[in-house]
Amino acid sequence: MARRNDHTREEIKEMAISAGTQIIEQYGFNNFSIRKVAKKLGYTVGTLYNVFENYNDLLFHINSRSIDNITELIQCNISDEMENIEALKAMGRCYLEYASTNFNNWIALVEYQRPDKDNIPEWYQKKVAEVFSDSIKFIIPLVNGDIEKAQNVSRVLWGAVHGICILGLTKRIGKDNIDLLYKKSDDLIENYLNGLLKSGKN
Amino acid sequence: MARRNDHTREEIKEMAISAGTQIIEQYGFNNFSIRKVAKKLGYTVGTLYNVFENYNDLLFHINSRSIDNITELIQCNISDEMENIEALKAMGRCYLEYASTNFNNWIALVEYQRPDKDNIPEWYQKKVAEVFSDSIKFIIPLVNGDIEKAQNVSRVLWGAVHGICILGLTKRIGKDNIDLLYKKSDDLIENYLNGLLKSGKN
DNA sequence: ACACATAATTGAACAGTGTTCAATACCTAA
DNA sequence: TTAGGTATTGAACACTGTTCAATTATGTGT
Repeated sequence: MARRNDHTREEIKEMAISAGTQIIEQYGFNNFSIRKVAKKLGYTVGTLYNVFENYNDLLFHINSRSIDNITELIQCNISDEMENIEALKAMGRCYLEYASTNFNNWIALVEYQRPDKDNIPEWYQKKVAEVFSDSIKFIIPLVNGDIEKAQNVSRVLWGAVHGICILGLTKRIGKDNIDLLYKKSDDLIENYLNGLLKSGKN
Repeated sequence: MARRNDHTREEIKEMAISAGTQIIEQYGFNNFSIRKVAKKLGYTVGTLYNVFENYNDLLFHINSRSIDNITELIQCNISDEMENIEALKAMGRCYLEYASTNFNNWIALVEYQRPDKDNIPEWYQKKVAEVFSDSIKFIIPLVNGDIEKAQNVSRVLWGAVHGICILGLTKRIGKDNIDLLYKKSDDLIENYLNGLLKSGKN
């Protein structure tokens, strides 16, 4: 029996998130279970239920960490000085790069069947929204300062990049290599925004 | 015990696909299981394993039916006489309509964790590819007959529409109503293709 | 130092899952 | 009528998430 003061609640939480992330990374999301996380920690499943609400709660925390990594990757590759469309293209590429090099964790993030009953926690929704809002400042100048339109464009863009990513990586038809993915994403962002710019000038 | 000649292999197959589709539709993909399908048929799980290879095989057949429905919807709403961009927008709307009105079945189609080991059967991949190829004839005229480019554009477009659909319907941030979805999809297709057209003329 | 209360940890239990396979029940052809 | 073959069964297995009484370790008060 692990002793009571070996780890605080917060430490166990941290360890579980980290161990879970590793299990997904190594063995795939299909081979992830809350029991395996417990085993990896040297604790029993009951302890995890003392720290997390349930399976979903644990997974939300793991996925939240993935979002952090994506956000960080974006922040390392974008600066306010960049030209708007170039910045948005770079953001898209960051997402594709994360998905490609962290495939299993990305799968857990995007292809997880949430149970119908319990809703997505607010703190998690907020975190997702932040990824979107980071892109808005580059879009606003392209739509004459119309913030509502910028929000819509932001969601269209992210949806599109995400969709290209899914189609490219989940081998429903055939896997793309990362360079082809970049090309498709760039192509989409560039042409969509150019089309948008020119339509606005009519 | 169901009698041996009550139903042929093919009949059982058909019944299982139909029953499975209904279970998913009614109770959601989370509440779907091969055992429940068997129960609904009045057979035992063993019988289903005599007809289908395994759980995935059954689900591939169910999802294949969903693809058929999408294809049919598209074919009912598109004609060769339509203007290219209008036709592509209409195809996008068909997909969104299917996803919206058959949410649970659409979820089973797109958010299913395939096991890593066994691959997607060829007949299924072919069926997915057909959805894409239907759109290509409307794209070829827009890219000066460049077939390879048309294929890439097709995948970009479908990926983008699919991504917009996911973002709009799976409440990761907040659900869109169907009209807003249509608008986003139209917006994307229209502007992306216009951008593509104009860049080609430079 | 000892007893008590508190809280962390356990592990068995439950209902469910996909999957396998020997045994059984059935149908058909001889 | 009987024998052969096969469709069908249902128990068994190893998992899953989840719950919760029992156990154990701890900090506190005396």
